Amino acid sequence: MDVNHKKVSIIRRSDLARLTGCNLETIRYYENIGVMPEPPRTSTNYRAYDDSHVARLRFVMRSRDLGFTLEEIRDLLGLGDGALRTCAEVKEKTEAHLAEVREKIADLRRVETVLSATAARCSGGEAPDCAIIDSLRGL
Amino acid sequence: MDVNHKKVSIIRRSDLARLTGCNLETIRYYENIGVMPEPPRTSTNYRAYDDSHVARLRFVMRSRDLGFTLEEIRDLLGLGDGALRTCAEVKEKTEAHLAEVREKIADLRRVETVLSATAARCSGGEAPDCAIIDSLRGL
DNA sequence: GCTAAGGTCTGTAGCCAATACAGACTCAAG
DNA sequence: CTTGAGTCTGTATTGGCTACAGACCTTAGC
Repeated sequence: MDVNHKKVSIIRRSDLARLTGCNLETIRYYENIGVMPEPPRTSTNYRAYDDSHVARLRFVMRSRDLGFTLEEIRDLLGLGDGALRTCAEVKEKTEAHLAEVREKIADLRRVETVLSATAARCSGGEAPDCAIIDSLRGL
Repeated sequence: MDVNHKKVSIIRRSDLARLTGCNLETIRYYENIGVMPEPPRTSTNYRAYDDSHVARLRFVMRSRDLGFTLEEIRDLLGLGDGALRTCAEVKEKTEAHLAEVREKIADLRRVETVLSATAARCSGGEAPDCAIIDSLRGL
């Protein structure tokens, strides 16, 4: 068996980007801030990733999609000062985040209401006078 | 009539902050980027605002609350390259922004669904094993 | 073997929308 | 006349990236 047969299929940075949909430069950024681990290097200093990096980056991206900050993601991963060690801690964090998301939705719904009411009041004419501008002015 | 009687009640930066609820430093920032005009100065170089600045800053803050970017606010104010000159242009901009807000709400609702389903699946026990972490991993 | 085009490496700068801070100046009360 | 508060300026920091320059490395074709 060729011990080195895996070496021919090393995952390079561009591969990792392609496999995860993550931007190339963002990967390096995540390594710098400790959200992704520093991968081993080839003899010529190229990053050499493996499947674990693919999984980890997918975890990070999924969490980002759900609106977790990178700080929170570090905690979810059990890294850093605020590392979440038990399931209960993770659940608490998730529920707190869920509450924030719900607040943001409520905020945006208020915004939606104001914006649509404002737009409806507008004549849409060619004149510079505008009901929208007036309502932003608080008139 | 005392021509100068208004000079004794000049609006200073801290007053403007108090009157609008805007952060003190943010006012200077808005002046730097051209969203607020440079006010006249006293003989000792203090900014001297008047009612027009209060109204303008309220306009800016209200627009920010509604999620417009500072770039867009410059346009709403009729400043800069993309100045909106007619009511129709303002209406178009507002409706485009409204569409973005609605998309953001839809995104967050999806996030809410995933998060609450995920949290519900979690035992909340003291063990490090966690259904939330597993689902973020994509298992 | 050589060359040209592409990939990768590093550090650094820029983006938005603020916020914070240091060090110099000024103002108002006692 | 001192003391504390307010103001002035420029600059640094935040978060989450993205972009770029200039040096290296790799690969395909000749």
